[in-house]
Amino acid sequence: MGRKPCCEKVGLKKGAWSGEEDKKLITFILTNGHGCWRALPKLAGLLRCGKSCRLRWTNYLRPDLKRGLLSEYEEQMVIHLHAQLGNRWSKIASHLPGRTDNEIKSHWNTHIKKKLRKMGIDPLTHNPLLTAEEQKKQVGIFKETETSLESTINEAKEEDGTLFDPNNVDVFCIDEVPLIQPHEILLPSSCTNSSKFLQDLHYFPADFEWPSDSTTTVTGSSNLSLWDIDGFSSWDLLINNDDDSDRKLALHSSSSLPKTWF
DNA sequence: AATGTATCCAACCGCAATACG
DNA sequence: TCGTATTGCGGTTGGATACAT
Repeated sequence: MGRKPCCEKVGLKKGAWSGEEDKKLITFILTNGHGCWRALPKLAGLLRCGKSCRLRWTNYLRPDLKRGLLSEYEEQMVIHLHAQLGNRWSKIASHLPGRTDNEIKSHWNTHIKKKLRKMGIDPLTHNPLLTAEEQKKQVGIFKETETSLESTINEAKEEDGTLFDPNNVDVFCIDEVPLIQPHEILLPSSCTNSSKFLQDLHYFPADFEWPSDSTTTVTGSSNLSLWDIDGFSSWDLLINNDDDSDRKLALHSSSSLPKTWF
C-alpha cells in the first residue's frame, strides 16, 4: 500500500488566493488556531489543501510578518548568515524576525545574488569571482585531482583487490560553505601596524560587537574578544605581533569562520 | 500603441524529517 | 520497532508587472 497523497487533489483550488479565501483562513486560525493543517481547509470552508493553507499563512498572512523590501541591515545579515549556513533559508529566516524563508530565498535569488556578482563575489562560495584565466587554471587543478584520485583507486585495486568506493573519498563537498581554519589566517608582513590590521578586521559582520579599544595599536601578543549580538557565536582572537614575518591571527572558538569574512 | 523581454515573487512540488499509533 | 501521517524545507515554476524596442 503506497502512501496517500497529502490531500485529495480533485476539486481543490490552486493558484493565487482571493481576498475572500484569505479572510476565511485568517478568521479561522485566529479563532481556532491552525491545529491539524490537513483538517483545516474543510473546517474553514476552503477548497484548498492543508499544505497550501499552511504556506499561505506562514508566508503571507501571519500577523507578525514584516512586509516590504529587506533593509540594508537585513540584507547584510542574510549575506553573512548565508556564508555560514548555506541555503538553509529557514535557519537564516529564524535570525530575521518577521521574515520568512520564502521571502529571503526570493530576495537572495533576485537581488543579493546579482549584487554580490557585481561586487565580484561568488554568491555560492562567498569568495572572489574567478577570471576566465583563473577558471581555466582551476579546471586544470580539478582534472589533476580527478586523475590522481583515479590512479589512487586503481593502485588500491591492484594492491589488495579490495573494493574502493570513490564516494567515500573526502575530496570536497560542494554543499559545505568554505571555512577558514585558525592556521590559515595570515596577515601580510606589509601590514605594518596592528591598528591598520584591526581596522581591516572591521569587515567582520556588522552585528559583531567590537571592544572599544580595538583600533588602538597592539604590541606583542594580545587578546581580543568578539561577540555576536544575537549570541550566535563569539570569538577570541590572539594576535601575535612578535614575529617579523607574517603576523598570525589565531581564533579560538568552537567552530571556524566562513572565508568570506576575510 | 503594440509587442517582446526581463524581473519579481507567491505558490507549488517533491523529498526529508519528525511525530505518532 | 515499524509503518504511516503530517509538517517543514528547499528548489522550481508560472503569472503579473515593468521596462525596452
